[in-house]
Amino acid sequence: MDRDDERPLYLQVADQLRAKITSGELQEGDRLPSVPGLASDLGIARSTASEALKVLISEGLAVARSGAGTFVRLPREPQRLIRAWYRATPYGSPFRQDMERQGRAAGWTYDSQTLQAPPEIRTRLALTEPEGDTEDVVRTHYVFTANEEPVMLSTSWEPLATTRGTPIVLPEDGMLAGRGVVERMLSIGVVIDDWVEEVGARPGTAMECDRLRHAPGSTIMTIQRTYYAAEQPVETADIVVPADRFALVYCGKMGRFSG
Amino acid sequence: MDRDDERPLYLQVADQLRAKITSGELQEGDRLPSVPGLASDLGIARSTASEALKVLISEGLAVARSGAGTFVRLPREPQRLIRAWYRATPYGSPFRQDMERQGRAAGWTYDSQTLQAPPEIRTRLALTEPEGDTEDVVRTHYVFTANEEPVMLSTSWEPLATTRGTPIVLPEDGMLAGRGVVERMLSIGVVIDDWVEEVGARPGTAMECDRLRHAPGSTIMTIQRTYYAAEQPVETADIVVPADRFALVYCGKMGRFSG
DNA sequence: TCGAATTTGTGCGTATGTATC
DNA sequence: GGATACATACGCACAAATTCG
Repeated sequence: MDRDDERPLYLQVADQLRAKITSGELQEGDRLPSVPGLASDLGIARSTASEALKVLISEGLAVARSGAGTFVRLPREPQRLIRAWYRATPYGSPFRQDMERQGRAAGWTYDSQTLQAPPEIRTRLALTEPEGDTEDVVRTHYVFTANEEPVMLSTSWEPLATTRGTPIVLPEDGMLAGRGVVERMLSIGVVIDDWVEEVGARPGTAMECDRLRHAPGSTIMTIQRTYYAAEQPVETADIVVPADRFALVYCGKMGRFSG
Repeated sequence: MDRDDERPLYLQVADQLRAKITSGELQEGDRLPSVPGLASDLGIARSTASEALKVLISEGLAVARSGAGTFVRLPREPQRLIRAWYRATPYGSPFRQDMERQGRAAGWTYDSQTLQAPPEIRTRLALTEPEGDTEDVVRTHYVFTANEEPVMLSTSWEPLATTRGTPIVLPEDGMLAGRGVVERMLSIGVVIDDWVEEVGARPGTAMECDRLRHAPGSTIMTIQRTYYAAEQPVETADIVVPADRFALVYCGKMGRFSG
C-alpha cells in the first residue's frame, strides 16, 4: 500500500482484496475482513475501509449482510440459453429443451388474462388504434423454473385478431398447452417464420428480484422478443433472466440473410 | 423530507432530486444542486448530500464533473447494435455502419500485440497445446467511439496459424485496416461462414467503467463472439458495451438452420 | 495571465441504530 | 445478553479541478 498520490487509498485497498478473490485465496462464501478489522490492520479510517468494500460490492464480487459481515460472491458459471432456433422441427417447449439438455427439470406457472393492449405493446404488435375499451390481446405472465427454482420471467402478448375463436386462445389451455408459441400458432395455420430479439441489461427492480429469489439490485437481462408470420407480428414477449445464471447464445451464418 | 425512521435520509434526498429529473423540471445537462448547497438548504451534513448524489450517479441519471458540479444525464433511448449480419456484402466496418445508420460518427483506437494465447482463448480458438512459449496469436485491444465518446471495448484474438505471413497479420495495418474481420480474412482466402455470440451482463469492473467514462459498477453487457471458417474458429473477441446506451438486436428465420 | 471562489473527491474522526451471532 | 458487524449520519480538513472576473 502506498500512502502517496498514485491512486486513492480506498481503491488500493479494494485492489488488494479483489486480488485475494480472483487468485482463489478467498473463495465463494468466505468472509472478507470486517470494516473495523481492515481499519486497524491497515492503519486507515473505518470510512475508508468501508469505501473499499463498497467498490467490491458494486462490482458484484461481494455482498454485505448487515450485522454478519461481507462475503465473497463469485459469479457462477452461467447456464446457456440457446436463443437461435435452428431446430428443423420446432415442436415442444423451447425452454424445456434447453433445460433438459443441461440436465435440469423444467417447469412453469402462468396466469392468462384478456385485456386491451397498452400503447407500447400496440406498437410492437402493429395494432391499430383501440376501439373504445375493447379487449384485443391475451396477456400471459409466466414464471419458469429449473429444478423447482424460479429462473426466468416472461410476459407474453398475443393479439386476439389472430387467435379469437380458435382452440388456442389461451396459451396454456387445451391439447397444445405448454408446447410453445410456434407450434400453437402452426396448429391454426399461422406459420411463424421470422423472429427478432432485442437484448438489454439493467439492475433488477425489487419485484423482479423478489420473484426470482435474487438479491435486490442484482443484474438482469431483458429480452424483447417478437414473432412474425408473413411480416406480421403475431406474438411479443418481455423476458427477464438473471444475468448471473444465464448467458444467451445466438448463432447464424454469414453472407446472406441470417434467417 | 422526513427525519423519522421511514427511509434513510440520503435516499429521501435522492428521491426528491430524481423526481425533479423525471418530471422534466431538470433537463439534460442542467446542473444539480451542489453538495454544500444541498447541505445548507436542507440542513443536512455534506456527506449525506454527497451520498444522495452518488445514488443518482449510480443509477446513471447524473454525472459528476470534479470542480464543476453534478449534471443531469438522461438515459438515452438505447442505440441499437444490429448483431445479426444479414448484409449480403459484409464490406466495411460493421460498427461504423451501425453508428452511421443512427447518425453518429464512429471511430476507434487500438493496440495490437503478438503473444501466446491464455488457456481460455486456446479453448475458444481450438488451439493445440502451446509449444514452449511460442507466440501463437495476435491480440488487439480496441476502444470504439461514437461522436468522440468511448462506447464499446473489444479484445480480439486471431491465431497466427491463420494469418502468419499474410498482409493482414496486424488487424489495423495495411490496405484493409478498419475493414472488419470478415473482409480481412476473405482477402487471404479464409471465408468466414459461421458466427456464435454468447451474451452476458454484469456490473462493470473499475477499469472497464473508467475506460468507458461510466460510473463504477454500472451495468455492462458482454459478448463472446467467435467466427468460424469451415467449422474452424478463426477469430474470437470479448466485447463490452454499457447496457444503458445499447441494446443488442438479433434476428433470424424459423424452421431451418438460422444461418 | 492570474487569482479567488466554488465544487467535487478523498480521507479522517465520531456517534447511533440495528442486525447477526 | 453481550460482542461484533454493517448502515447511516454527523462533523472537519485538504487537494485537485473548474469557473469566472
